[in-house]
Amino acid sequence: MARKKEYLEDEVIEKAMELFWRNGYETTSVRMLEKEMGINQFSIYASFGNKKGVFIKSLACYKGKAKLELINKLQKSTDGVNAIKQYFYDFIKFSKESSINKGCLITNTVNELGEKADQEIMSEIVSFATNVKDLFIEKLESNPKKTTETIRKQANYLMVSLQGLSVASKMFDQEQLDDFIENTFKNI
Amino acid sequence: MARKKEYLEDEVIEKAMELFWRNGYETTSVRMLEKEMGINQFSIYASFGNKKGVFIKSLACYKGKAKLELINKLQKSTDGVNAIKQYFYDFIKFSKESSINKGCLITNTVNELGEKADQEIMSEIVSFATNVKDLFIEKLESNPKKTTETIRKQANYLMVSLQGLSVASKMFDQEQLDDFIENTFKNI
DNA sequence: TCAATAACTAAGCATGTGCTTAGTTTAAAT
DNA sequence: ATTTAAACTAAGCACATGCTTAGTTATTGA
Repeated sequence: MARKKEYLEDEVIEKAMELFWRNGYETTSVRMLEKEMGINQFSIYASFGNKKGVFIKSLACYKGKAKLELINKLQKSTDGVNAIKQYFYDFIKFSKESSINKGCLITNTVNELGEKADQEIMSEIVSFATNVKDLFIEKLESNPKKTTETIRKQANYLMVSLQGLSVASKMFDQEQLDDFIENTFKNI
Repeated sequence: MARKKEYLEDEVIEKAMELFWRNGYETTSVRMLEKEMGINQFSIYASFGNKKGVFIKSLACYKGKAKLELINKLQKSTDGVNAIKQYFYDFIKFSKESSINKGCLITNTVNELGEKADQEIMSEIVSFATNVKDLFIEKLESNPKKTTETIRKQANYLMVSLQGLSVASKMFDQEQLDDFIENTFKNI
């Protein structure tokens, strides 16, 4: 016995996510969200509670998009370590939007909020990072010669490398990024 | 025939720099700068023009501090590639402030402002990065077996790795960072 | 001694921030 | 057709933002 929403929450959150991805959390204002999402502030607060609520949903949306366009491919691959290397190259394409590189939303968020990030945001971040790392471990395990200890260390190494790629992609050119990726996988 | 300033610009800029380092550019307000620098807004604007002016001077101050506490040691060292590895470890200590890791101010800035960073800020950043990279090249050249091409690629690799370390130090523990550094220098 | 000049204080400006609320419109249940 | 409840509009709240300015204080050369 009531009116219907004139928007789909999933659709407007995707637009919010793109905005946060381009601008970061603090620099994205609710007025900007209003315009980008195409709905009034009232509707934003009715659907998502507050700005942080929009951001949390945006992180979930990012995870979904990354899974679809990036992570599923890694998961399916049977190419061992080469699959991870391909993931690095795919990530650069994934984070690029018409010549400008937005980096990884998760990495951007850690870098921006650091210790100040609240619990909800932090747990979204940690769960995402854990998923990726577990996949890296799975692919590394395809080489039976590697010990568990070696795999653990190499997975840590690759996770930090991936963060480096995210930041570096914002300021370095493709050649430098290629040099990085190639060298990264030289002794893995 | 006029009054003297009651503060030294270099001293108050160091405090501003610490604040920007901890909080980032956008999140640091002029009111916060006022308190931290211990001078009135009028004095801030009289000495540095605007908020961006304070930030530019802060970047220069950061470069000075990094040179003194970090880069000079690398420059002096005759230990070849090991000197660079030591630099990585030294950087973590340098960027740590009582258990929280602030990362590298330069990297933080690139990550926060990205393409939006204006010309003055960007040129400070590029000049800093170029200095460090040139030093890496110099140390890599101490091994006469390496070709110019190899050195170029390895320098690119190390620069991106260093950025990764900066971001990763904010969320990963010391063990993961150690794994990263050790693996990074395994194939150099 | 005193006029000149720069450094200070603190109040204030316009605009932006996250969020709320009074009032209206819409659609379904009766 | 009428009631009811949710979704909408748009105005507005209190406070934060970067920056300015009117008015005061201190230091200096004449």
